[in-house]
Amino acid sequence: MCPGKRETKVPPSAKASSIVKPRDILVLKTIALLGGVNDHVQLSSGELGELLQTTQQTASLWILDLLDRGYLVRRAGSRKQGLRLTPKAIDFLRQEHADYIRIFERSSVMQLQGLVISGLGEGRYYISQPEYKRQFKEKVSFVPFPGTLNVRLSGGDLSKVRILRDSDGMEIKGFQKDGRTFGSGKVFMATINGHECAVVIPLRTHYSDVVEVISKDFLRDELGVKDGDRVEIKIKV
Amino acid sequence: MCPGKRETKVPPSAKASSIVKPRDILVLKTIALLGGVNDHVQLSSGELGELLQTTQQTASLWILDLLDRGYLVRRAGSRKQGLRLTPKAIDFLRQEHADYIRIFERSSVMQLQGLVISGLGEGRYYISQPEYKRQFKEKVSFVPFPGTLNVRLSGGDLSKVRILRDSDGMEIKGFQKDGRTFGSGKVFMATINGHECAVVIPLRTHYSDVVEVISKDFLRDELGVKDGDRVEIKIKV
DNA sequence: ATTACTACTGGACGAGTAC
DNA sequence: TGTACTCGTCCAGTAGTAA
Repeated sequence: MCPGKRETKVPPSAKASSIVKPRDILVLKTIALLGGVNDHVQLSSGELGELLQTTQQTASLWILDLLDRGYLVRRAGSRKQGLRLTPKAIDFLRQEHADYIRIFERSSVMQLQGLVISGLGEGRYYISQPEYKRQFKEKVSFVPFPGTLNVRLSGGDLSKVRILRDSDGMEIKGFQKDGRTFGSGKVFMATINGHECAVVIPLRTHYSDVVEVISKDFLRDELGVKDGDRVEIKIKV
Repeated sequence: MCPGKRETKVPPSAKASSIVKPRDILVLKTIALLGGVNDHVQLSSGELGELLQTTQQTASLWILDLLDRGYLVRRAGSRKQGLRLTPKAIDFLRQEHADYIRIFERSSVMQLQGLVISGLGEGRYYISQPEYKRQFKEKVSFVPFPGTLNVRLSGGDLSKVRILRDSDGMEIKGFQKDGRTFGSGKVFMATINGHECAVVIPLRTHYSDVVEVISKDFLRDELGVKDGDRVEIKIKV
């Protein structure tokens, strides 16, 4: 009844809507390289077409398609449109990045660098839960100190965390308590500045640039680190 | 006269043959993730089709296309074919990897790690050429010691070298002498294990996993390193 | 079991053009 | 300038099937 209208073109399944087309990689990566991760980039459909070896019309269609599917947001400009990647698109590109790390940086030791930051005391709260405590004792070779060290990872290393999510680390099962959900995660034995520790990667929550490090000791004292200090984490994968 | 024959479908221009199709990225990356970089992987067209959400027939066509264009080599198996990426394909994937490093690891300091190896005395020979010597003196802030330290980069850092090739470093122009060609390159001021140095990236030759480091001192003595030792290079980009 | 040919077709792309 | 619509073409992908 409405031939050609975009709204009527319902994706046949939920899965289909999440499917990325081969050309999506090209388009999103191009915009990312122009700075579309952190900011709007002024990019006309004609310019994009030239960059991707296609016509202005086709590039325009691609942009519309990506806008529809929530990979791009647009800010109308008087002359050129401003394009910016959504978190969904950045997420997708990070997954790609992780794939290339897997291909070219395959190694038995994953090295992460980051800065010590103050948490909100949540780590202490979580690790004090008897259910988590029990599982940690079972999986790691030490009794965890009741508190975690929060480390904010630098941009590139963030993609490596995705690899950990897919690696076979020790699983910490989630549970329910007092109507609250405690999510599941994976734990990896590691060292932080040479000191034995374990790194916790939450599985349920969305990606964050912070990992939580547990140890038998109070790491801030043991390592002599304070907020803003750089630490190096080595994980045996 | 030979309709439908692959051989008759001549690419209209040399440039066209080097063009990669969007789907190429998916196919090559999938094979790379299965280990096709270092070895043949047993992968039927049906399996590849499943991985890429398409039919066996289409996957078969894609493979034939990539074989034709020199991105894949095949080893016939009794049951399944063995597929392996060619250097051309690995090269292409490294370029992709470099793009993602550019997107997510943008930083003013590029950090490289590698192992000290013995060169063939070529570094000494090259750096002794008066023409190179003159240019080095002009570009870098020290008089180079007549010899280079060869550093073999680890897998992942290799992709970073591509970024340097495209960065605006100081250019060393190539020249001809005694009928021999001395290629051009780019020089970047850097530090190696904290010691001031310059890193030379050749432009003409094919990618190699070795970079040459020059300094005013004899670096092996100055840094106290020998073959096989790990060194850290920091380049201000 | 594989791979890969042939014929067919639907959707993607380009040209023209309106805004 | 820009963006994005309609329409016509054609090629990439599918099904069927041979080897």
